Amino acid sequence: MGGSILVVAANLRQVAERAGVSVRTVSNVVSGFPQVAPETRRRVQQVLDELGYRPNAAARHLRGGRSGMIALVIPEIASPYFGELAGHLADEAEKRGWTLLVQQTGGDARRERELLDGVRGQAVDGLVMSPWALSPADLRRRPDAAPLVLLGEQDADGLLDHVAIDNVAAARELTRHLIETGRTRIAAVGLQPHLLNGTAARRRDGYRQALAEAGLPHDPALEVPVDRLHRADGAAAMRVLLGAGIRVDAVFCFSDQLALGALHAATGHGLRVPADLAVAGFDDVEDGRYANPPLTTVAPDKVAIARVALELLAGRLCPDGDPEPARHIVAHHLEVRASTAQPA
Amino acid sequence: MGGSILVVAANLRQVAERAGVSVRTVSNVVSGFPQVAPETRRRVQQVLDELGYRPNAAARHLRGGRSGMIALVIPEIASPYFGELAGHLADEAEKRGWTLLVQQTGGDARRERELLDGVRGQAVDGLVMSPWALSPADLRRRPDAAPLVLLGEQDADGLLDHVAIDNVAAARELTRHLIETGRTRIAAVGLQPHLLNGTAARRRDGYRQALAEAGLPHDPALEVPVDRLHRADGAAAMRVLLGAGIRVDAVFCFSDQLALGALHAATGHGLRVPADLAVAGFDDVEDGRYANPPLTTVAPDKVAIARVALELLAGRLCPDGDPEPARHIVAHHLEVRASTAQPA
DNA sequence: ATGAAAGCGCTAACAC
DNA sequence: GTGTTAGCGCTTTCAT
Repeated sequence: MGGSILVVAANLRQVAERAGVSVRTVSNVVSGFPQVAPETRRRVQQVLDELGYRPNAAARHLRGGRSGMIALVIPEIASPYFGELAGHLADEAEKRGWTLLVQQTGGDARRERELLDGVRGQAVDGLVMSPWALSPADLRRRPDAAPLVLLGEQDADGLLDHVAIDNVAAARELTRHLIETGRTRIAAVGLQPHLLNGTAARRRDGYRQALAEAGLPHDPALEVPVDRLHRADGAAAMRVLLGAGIRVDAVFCFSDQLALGALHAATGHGLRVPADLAVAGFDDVEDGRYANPPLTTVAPDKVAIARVALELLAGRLCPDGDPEPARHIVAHHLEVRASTAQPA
Repeated sequence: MGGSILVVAANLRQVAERAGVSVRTVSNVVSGFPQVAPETRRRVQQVLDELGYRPNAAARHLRGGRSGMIALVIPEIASPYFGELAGHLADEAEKRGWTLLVQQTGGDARRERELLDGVRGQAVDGLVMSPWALSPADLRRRPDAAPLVLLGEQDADGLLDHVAIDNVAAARELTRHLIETGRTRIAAVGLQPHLLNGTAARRRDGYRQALAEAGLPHDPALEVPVDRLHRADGAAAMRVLLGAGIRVDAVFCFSDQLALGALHAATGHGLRVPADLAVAGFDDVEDGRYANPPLTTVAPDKVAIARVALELLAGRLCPDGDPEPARHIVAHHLEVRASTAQPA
């Protein structure tokens, strides 16, 4: 025998034997059931402590049908936006006694489908998902019974629970802000034509609306698609604009990551931000606040997104909840920083 | 009745009845057990598909003692370093058919203890943890049997599995690099005297060694403690240095987050980086690569950290594994970028 | 207030 | 190659 002692977790039966009561009574004590004689409770509790009893999660889950776990299904956890959101969701989950499980899809349709259809064999009580590759119609095709809450506006109007900010309005406000600082050649970076989730399209719509309202022409060459939403993609898009010799005095990126990449590329190209070029993002991740110059952005209320998402899930998990799918719009605000300051 | 159809997950018994075989045979087919007649297998598989059978995770867990889940216990998922690491760990976990569960401690001792003692009632097969507030001695006091792998060097030499880079060597290399660019007044930002995990102390040791090797004096005023590791703390530390009128020509921060904050504060104070001040970090997170100027840093091999951590865990989960705790040191390298370029 | 026992869905030991 | 069944640890109904 080595020096290690295998500590086997005690179960209800062992505690019951040692305390001279039945499993039923021990279970009552563990669950805080009130109908237990004080003296019995005391004795049982002592044995519970002695043996370091822990309820077995698997047995509870099998018996009760609840695992106490919810899954967060997102493209990538390493992205600052999803990282911050995951943090808030983990906090909210903890408040409710739930545990958060993280599944990455990489924005891949097959994997999104797979996770949607049944995360680890019904091991989770509910899902919070940010779909990229699946269409609203895809999302509705779901035999699995685990409640689902979507992050981001979805076209499946009213058919699925989701929580989002008003992307059209937010993009319009940001674009209007750029126009108010005197910019007229405003590029929009971040369309993802190969994705079906609709968020980028909504931001584009808000952008176009603001241009139209200001009587500015809409130049398709100023709408630059990207492959992914990393900084590298933002930098690449910026280089495309600069390389093509298109005149630009502002760049509205559909995520802070893209904006930070664009900022990097623009600076590397000798442009001064905001004097020569205004750069704005979306998401208000911490990076943007400390960028050089600090990044103007749309700040969604991430804490509210997390809270509302779990409220919706909780509603679905409680049998007498409202059966109507809920579409929740949470607040956002424009965070104006130096990257879009008015040129002298 | 509303429009929703409650689809109840089929179980082995139901599949067996419908296929006219026993549960045993269905189980064999599901588990890919070879000893099944081809014709039987075909028929069973068809029913399996028809009913959309999914093995019940809770039952498997209860029966087999394995949940297929591992927990990642970290201070905060929103931190870029832990976010990137979590991404790699999730990828590695998926390769092994495991699912990753994320638990945040906020660096709080009570919560670290709580999670260490039993994450969700033995619901996980193993833990990967980055302790902040608990001492090596605390970490050893653990009745729970779930295998534990620590991230970061721990003082508990040889008593616990852990995977880390050589922090002393890395900090020494980085400091030496700063000295080679002609800096002589090098501040070290990131000591956390209230934490017990030892990583910061190791980086300080490497820093001091490099100074000593170069014959530079060690000035305690240049070692600035921080409360947490956020950008705001780096900025605050920078302001302390600048406000105190201490002469400084380089700042070595113990994380990229701190460095980005310091960079921000220095720039805001009118200093040019790297001309007036060199700034370097640690971790090589994506933010640093796109900072303005790009940040010199120590790049740990994060993919290797994730891979090795799960290899260690896998070894513990397989009964005939090596009983000796393993201390794994993974590679790192110095990533020199513009933030520490030699002044003209 | 407490005991006895069924049963959640699965795996595997034991039949044949 | 396949059927039967015990039992993982828990909650809860039924009985006392």
